[in-house]
Amino acid sequence: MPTSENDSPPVYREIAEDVRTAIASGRLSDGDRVPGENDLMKQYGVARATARQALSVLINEGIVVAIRGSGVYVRAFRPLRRHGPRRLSRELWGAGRAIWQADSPDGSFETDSVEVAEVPAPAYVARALGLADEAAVVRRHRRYRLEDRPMQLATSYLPAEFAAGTAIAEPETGPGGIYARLAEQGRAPAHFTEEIRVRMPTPEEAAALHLNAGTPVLDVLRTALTEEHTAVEFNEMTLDGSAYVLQYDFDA
Amino acid sequence: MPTSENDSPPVYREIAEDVRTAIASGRLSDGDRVPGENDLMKQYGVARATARQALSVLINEGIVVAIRGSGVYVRAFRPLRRHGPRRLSRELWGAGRAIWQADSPDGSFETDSVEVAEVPAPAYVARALGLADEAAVVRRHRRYRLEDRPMQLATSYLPAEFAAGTAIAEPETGPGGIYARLAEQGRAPAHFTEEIRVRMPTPEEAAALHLNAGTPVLDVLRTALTEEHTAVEFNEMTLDGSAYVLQYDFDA
DNA sequence: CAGTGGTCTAGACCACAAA
DNA sequence: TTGTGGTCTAGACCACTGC
Repeated sequence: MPTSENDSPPVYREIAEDVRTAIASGRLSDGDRVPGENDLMKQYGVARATARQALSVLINEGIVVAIRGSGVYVRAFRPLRRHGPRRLSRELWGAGRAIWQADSPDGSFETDSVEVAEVPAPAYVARALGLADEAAVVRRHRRYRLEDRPMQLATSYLPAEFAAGTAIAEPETGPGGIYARLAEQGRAPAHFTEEIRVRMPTPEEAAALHLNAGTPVLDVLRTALTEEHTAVEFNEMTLDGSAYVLQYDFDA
Repeated sequence: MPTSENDSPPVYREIAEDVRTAIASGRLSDGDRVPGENDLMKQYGVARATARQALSVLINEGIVVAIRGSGVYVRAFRPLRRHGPRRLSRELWGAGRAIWQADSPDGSFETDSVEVAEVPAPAYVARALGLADEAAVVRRHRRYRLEDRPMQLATSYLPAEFAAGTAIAEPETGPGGIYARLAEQGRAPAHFTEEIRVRMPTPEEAAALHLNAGTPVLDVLRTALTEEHTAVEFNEMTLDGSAYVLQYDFDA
């Protein structure tokens, strides 16, 4: 008698599934209000904690957002396209535009909270740049915003050997950005390698990027190399996963 | 008197933060047991629901996993490297190896639950392949495993016009896989474009990939084009975000 | 069998949003 | 002011792990 009544999913999952299919089927769409805690309690005859647990599933999946005092709403996904190879082409920074402007449809990216410092290289940075551990590097940290929405955090590391004391170590790097400055030194980046990981954000990142619960971030680690394959920059970027689509084109 | 005691974070967040820093500082490392519900209740003098809420934060961040009847443990991250351009080079499938073998350090990938069918193309597939809406396509779905761990789901679409009735529409496509078959037809893939998105998995994907809570997935949408820029395959892949690092190399 | 995490109830007080 | 979501307590029963 005892245990043959097994494997029926818990109530809160079934409630979540009902709401999820209502969204997937289009019965509820972007920005629509979904049944709140009180609605679910009445409709399913469950306690408040159970209704909340059902909603928390959907919130952690990133498909709805809760707004205190107002309700729970279907979340939209309207990403920006970040084109790998094209955006780093010489034409862009050769013409006096900073590379990140290639992301933006209308060039309205803004940069924010810039911090420049000379520091000893962390181990993974030293490895990427081919330097000795703790070798001096210039670190540039900044945040990018588009129409007041924070989109990306970025931290660049360049060997202090050639970056210290130049415009690269200034908050404002001048037309074309650091790549143009490198080119003037005869260290123009010619090859790039990007490494992409996914994870959930730390609380600090969630705050800095204004992320909703259930939004993963993309880590993009880029190493820029000269024609002679000397590493000249290591850039560690953290992107709002709900804001970006990455694109890479290549040949067989 | 009333409200000047504001903005202190809720208890459950502070507990979560304590555990998080214990992990970040290295006091707790991969696979270590972290304080469980009962431990936290005693240490912080909170109710069980509060201790659980603190743990649920960390679980949804993907940094710990809960094992029923046992405890809560620090989660490891040991990803596979998936190298974009290199893995699709002609050498690989020209030599009779399927491309996904490039992912695997020792070639021990296995394929699973293969489904082949001829279906009308969904709108986004038709667009990617340059076909009319609802045009007939061959759909190939499969799951990839490495040492019994499911790593990736993939669904390929090829125009039925040249794929139907060939080995491409069979579960076993022969040496070199579908790309070798395409090459024999004079439709060898020469250009690729990959589009990458991140999101939290659906419950079905979480089950199929054996994902822990708090693990995002990577969607990789690849279009393969011939030398003449005719689209011959559209491949929709869903990767376990905790299992992969993607790498792309390109030139300025 | 004792201990763990998983689910669920029935309350409580709070901060915030919208009417 | 009413209703919403956010936090928290104090219980309960269950399924599973590991000794």
